[in-house]
Order: sequence, then C-alpha cells, then structure tokens
Amino acid sequence: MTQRLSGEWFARPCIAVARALLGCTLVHRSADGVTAGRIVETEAYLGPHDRASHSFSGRITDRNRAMFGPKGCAYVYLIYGMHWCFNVVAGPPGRPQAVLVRALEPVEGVDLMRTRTGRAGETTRALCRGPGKLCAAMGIGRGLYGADLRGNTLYLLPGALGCGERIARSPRIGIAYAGAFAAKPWRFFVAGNPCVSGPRNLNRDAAGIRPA
DNA sequence: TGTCCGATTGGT
DNA sequence: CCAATCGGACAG
Repeated sequence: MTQRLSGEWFARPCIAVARALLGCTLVHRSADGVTAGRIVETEAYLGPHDRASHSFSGRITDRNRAMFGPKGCAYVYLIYGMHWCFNVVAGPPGRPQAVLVRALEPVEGVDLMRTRTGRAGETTRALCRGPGKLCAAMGIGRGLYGADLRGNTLYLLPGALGCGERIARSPRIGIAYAGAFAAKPWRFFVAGNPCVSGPRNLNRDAAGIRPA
C-alpha cells in the first residue's frame, strides 16, 4: 500500500504545509469510483489573528470546529450557498489553521469528474481549476466534514515538483475585505501550470506574483 | 428571530 | 458586471 502523509507531517507551520502540499496527490475512493488529482495551488489560512481565516477571533462555531481539531483532517465548508471548499487542517499543535486546496491536476477518474460536474465538454485541465470546481469533481461535500485524511476514503499521497517546476506565491484570492491580511502572500502554486485557477504566470507583477 | 454577506462560478 | 442560493455569524 502506498504511504500516506502522516500526522506529524501536518504539525508544522501552516505556510510550510501549504508549500509542501504542492505536488502531493489527493485521492477520493467513493462508492461512485476513484478520483485523484495532483495539488497545484493552495492557500494558507492562519489562526485567530488572520482576518481572512474562518478561525479569526478564536471563536469555535459549528462551521469552523474542524479547524480546532486534529491536524491532517478535512475542513469542508459551503460558500455562496452552492460550492463546497476543501481544506487540510494543519499548523502547530493547538492552533486553528488550515490550507485551502484551490486546484488539482486530474490524475485518475476524469470521466467520473465530468459526470459529477455535469460538464461533458470540459477540458481536463479545467475540471479541478478552482476550489469549488475541484470539490464537485472529486465528490467532496458535507459528508467528508472532519474526515481523517489518513484513512482510506479521502487521503493524500506524498509527491514532489518536477525538476522544471517552480513554486510561485501571491496574495490570496477573494479576501479583499481582510484589511492588512489581504496583501499577505500566502497563496502558493506551480508557476505556469495550466490547472491553476486565477493568475498563474511569473512575469505578471500586476497580480503580486513572485517566485517563492 | 432578522439581516447581511461570503476563501465561487458561469453567464451577460 | 451580476445573479445564484443558503447557512453561518452576529446584532438585537
């Protein structure tokens, strides 16, 4: 059996986890079949001081409870009443931090992804491009809230970047309301990868992208 | 209990 | 640029 990422692996600063997840593979073994994708874009959401984080202020609610739980579990939430977003709970012990997985490079179960999303004509590279789209394609929803990613249903396999691949970073997407934290460069992605959502190319400083 | 609004997406 | 769509968060 292939080795999953361990509990210790997640117990380090959230930003380090966000970077290290790039190149790892997310697998979902569901009743409908297996889907998998290589992670190419992430964002780090820190603890109570990070205005953009759902753990901002440190208050535990029904929604953010998973962020306060064990590292290496899934924090799943519904956004805009229609799209699910998937996070990996990470960070130092006791800190409510998580990494949003924003895009995958489809690896397995592409046909099932097309079926789930209802987009028969979608290009493979666009199937998991965006946090809501990847959850739809991977079949991730409320049922996987708090799921232990070291189990056999939804889990992560170690991976690395290819020799030609470079990590780039930029401010996080869609959090303009977060004051000073809106500018923090806590979005990480594989530079130039066509499966990345939003701005993905170096040489385009308008989006605040820089090598990492 | 009432109101406001979002870590998005796709169509105009 | 805007609507979809609904539950979380918070004020009262």
